[in-house]
Amino acid sequence: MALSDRRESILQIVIQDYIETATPVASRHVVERYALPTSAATIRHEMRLLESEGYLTHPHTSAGRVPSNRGYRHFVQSLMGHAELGVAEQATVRHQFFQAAPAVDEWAELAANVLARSLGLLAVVAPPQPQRLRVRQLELISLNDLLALMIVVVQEARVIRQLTPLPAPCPPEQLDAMAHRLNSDVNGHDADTVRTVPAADADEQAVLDTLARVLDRDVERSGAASIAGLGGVVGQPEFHAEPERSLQLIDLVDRQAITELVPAAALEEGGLRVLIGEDNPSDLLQDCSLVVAPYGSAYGRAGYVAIIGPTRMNYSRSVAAARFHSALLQEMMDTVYGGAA
Amino acid sequence: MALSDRRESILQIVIQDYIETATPVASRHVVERYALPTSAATIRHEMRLLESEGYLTHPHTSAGRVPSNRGYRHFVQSLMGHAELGVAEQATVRHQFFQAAPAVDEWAELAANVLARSLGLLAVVAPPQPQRLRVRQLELISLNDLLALMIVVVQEARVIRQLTPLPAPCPPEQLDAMAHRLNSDVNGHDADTVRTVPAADADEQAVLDTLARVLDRDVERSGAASIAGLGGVVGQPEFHAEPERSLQLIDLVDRQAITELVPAAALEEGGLRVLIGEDNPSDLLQDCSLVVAPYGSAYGRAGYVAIIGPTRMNYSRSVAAARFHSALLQEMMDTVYGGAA
DNA sequence: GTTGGCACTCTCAGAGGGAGAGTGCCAGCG
DNA sequence: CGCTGGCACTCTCCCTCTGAGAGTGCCAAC
Repeated sequence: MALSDRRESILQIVIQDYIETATPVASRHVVERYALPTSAATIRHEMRLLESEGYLTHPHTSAGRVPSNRGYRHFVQSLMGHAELGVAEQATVRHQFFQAAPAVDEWAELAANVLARSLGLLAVVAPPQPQRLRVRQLELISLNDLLALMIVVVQEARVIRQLTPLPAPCPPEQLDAMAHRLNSDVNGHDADTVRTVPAADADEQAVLDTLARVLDRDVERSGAASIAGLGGVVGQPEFHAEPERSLQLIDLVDRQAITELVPAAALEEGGLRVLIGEDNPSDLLQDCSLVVAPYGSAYGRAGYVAIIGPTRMNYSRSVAAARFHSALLQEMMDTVYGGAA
Repeated sequence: MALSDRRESILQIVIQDYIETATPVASRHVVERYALPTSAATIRHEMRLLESEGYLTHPHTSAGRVPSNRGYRHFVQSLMGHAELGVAEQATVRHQFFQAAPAVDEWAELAANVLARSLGLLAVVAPPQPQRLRVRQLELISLNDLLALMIVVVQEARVIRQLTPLPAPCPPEQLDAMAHRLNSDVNGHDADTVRTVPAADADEQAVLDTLARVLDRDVERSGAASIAGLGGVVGQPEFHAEPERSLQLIDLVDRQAITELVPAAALEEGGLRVLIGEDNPSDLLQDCSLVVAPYGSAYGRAGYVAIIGPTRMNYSRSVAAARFHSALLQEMMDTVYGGAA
C-alpha cells in the first residue's frame, strides 16, 4: 500500500526526530518544531493511520509515536536518500590513512577507531581472509643455539613471527646459511607445497614444519577483526534500561567474538546491507541494527566494515560512513597488492 | 595498635566472607557458618571494636559489617599469607604459552586473556618499553614503482611494517639492491644514528627518513598494552549500582587508555604492589583495587601485569596470578633476548 | 568476659495517589 | 470531505507512606 506524500513526510519527520531525541514523538511537538501548516489533531490522525499500516508504534496510550522496524526499513529504502560523507570529513579520513600510513594490519584498526568516534557506535572492521598464504621471504634469527625467531613475509603483505625450537644445536652462521638455502626453496609456496620441500637435516625439517604450521594457522587468525566504540554504544539510552544486554555485548567484544554477529549471508551478495531488528539472526541484536559493507573479496573471503547500534541509529551517516570506509580500504588494498590476487 | 588473635581471625572471616558473597556480613551469619564457639553477641562486640579501630564499616545501622580499605590493607599485608597458584594451574598456563608459542608481541595478549578468564577481573599486561630500537635487518618489498613496503626487524625482537612512498620511480631489482646496500649501513643503528647515514639518492633518503621515523614512533607505540576481562569486571555487583562508573571504565578500555590508571610510581620499586581504594591516584578507581607486578625492567622501561577489580577482589588469587604471570613473562623474555639488554 | 533478650534503626518492596503528557474521538466549520 | 479545537480518558512517573525484615546496640544477668 503506497503512502500519500504528506504521510511519508510525517513518517520521515517522526523517524528523524526520534533518531535525534530518543524520546517518543508527540503530535504537538511535530507541529511546533517543524512549523507544519496543519494542526496537531491532523497529525494525530495521520500518525494513527501510519500506525495501523505498521510504520509506527506506541509504547503506551499516552506516549508519542516511535518508529517500528518496518518504519525504519521504509526510511532506509525510500526516505533517507543517498547521503555521502562531507568532503571535509572525507579529506580528514584520507589524510589520517595516508599521513600515518599505518602498517597493512593496522588499517582495520584505524578504520574502526575513526568510524566509532565519528558515529558514536560500535564499529567492526574485518580484513579479507586470504584462502592461503604464500611465502615471499623467510628470515631466521638466532636467539640461542636451540631457539630461533622465524620471520615470514608472505605475498599477502603480512608478516608472521614465530619462535622455533631447533632439535640440534645450530650456531648463528649456520642458521643464516639455512635461511638463505631455504628461501629459494619455499619462495611462492603455500602451506601444502612447503610440506613437500625436502629437508637436509633435522633442524631444517623443524623449520619447515613450523613454517607450514604458521601458514595454516595465520589463515585462520587473519580474520581477527578490529572493534571500537563499545563505550559509545552502551552509553546509548536503549542500553541503560537493559543492563544484561549491555553485559552480553561487552562480553562479546571482550572475547573478540563480536564477528559472530555479522551473518555470513550478509557478505555474499557483495553490496552494502542494512539489517534492522529481527533481520538479525542473533538474539542479542533484536533491538539493534547492523550496517555491513563488504570489501576486498578479490583477496580471499571478503572483509567488511560493520556498524552496530540501536535501531534508532543515524542510518544516513552510518551508511555513508560504512560505504566510504569500505571503498577506501578497497582502494588501499588495490594500491598495495596491485592485481596480486 | 595490635589486634588480639581472636579479633584478627574475626576480621579475616568477615573479609573472606564478604569477598565471596558481596553482602555485608552479620554477626549471626559468622557464628553459624564458621561454627564459632561463641555467641553472636560476642562477635558483635568484637566487630564493634574492629570498627572503632577502622578495620570495618557499616553501610547503615541495621546492616552487617563490610571491610574498610584499612581492613583490606591489613588483610593483604598480614592475614592472607603467601599464596601460590596451584601446580595444575601453573602447568596449564605454561602449556598454553609454550604450546601455542605465540609471537613475542602476543605474549602480553595471551597473558591478559588467561588472567581475565581465571580471575574474572580486568587484566592489563604491558610489555616493557625499550628506550630505543636498533635495526637488525631491513627489507624493502616493491609494491609498485613509487611505493614500497618496508619491513624492519629490530634487535628487540619486534617487526615493524611501514608503507614508504618513493619520490623517484624505482623498479624492484633496484630496490633490492638498495636494501642490500643499506643493510650494512644501518645494522645495529638506532633512530639517531640512522639519521647520520648518508644517502646515495632521493629514494634512499626517503627510505632512511621513514626508517628513522618508525624507529622513533614504535618506541612510543610498543607500550600498547593488552586488555582483557572487561565483561567480568563490569559484571561485578559493585558496578551495577553505578552505571556511570562502568561507562567511564568501558570508555577507557575502548580508547585503550586504561594504562593511565597504572601509576608510574607503582613500577619504580620493582616489586609487586597492591593499591587499595584511595591509594589509587585515579578518581575512577577510588572503590577499586589494583595489583601490579612489574617485569622485564632489564629491557627498557619495565612492563607490568596489572589486575583491576573492586576492592572486594580475591587478593590471594589475584596476587598469586599476577606474580606468576610476571615471572613467566620475565622468564620467556630472558629466554628469547638472552642477555641482550 | 560472655550471653540472651529486647528495643531501636534502617532498608527494601509494594501500594496508593496526584500531576503531567498525549492520545482518541467527536462535533462543528470551511 | 478534510481540518480543527475541545475534552475525556489512559498511562507513566514520581513521591510518599507503610509494614516486614534484618541487624545492631545495649543492658542486665551469669
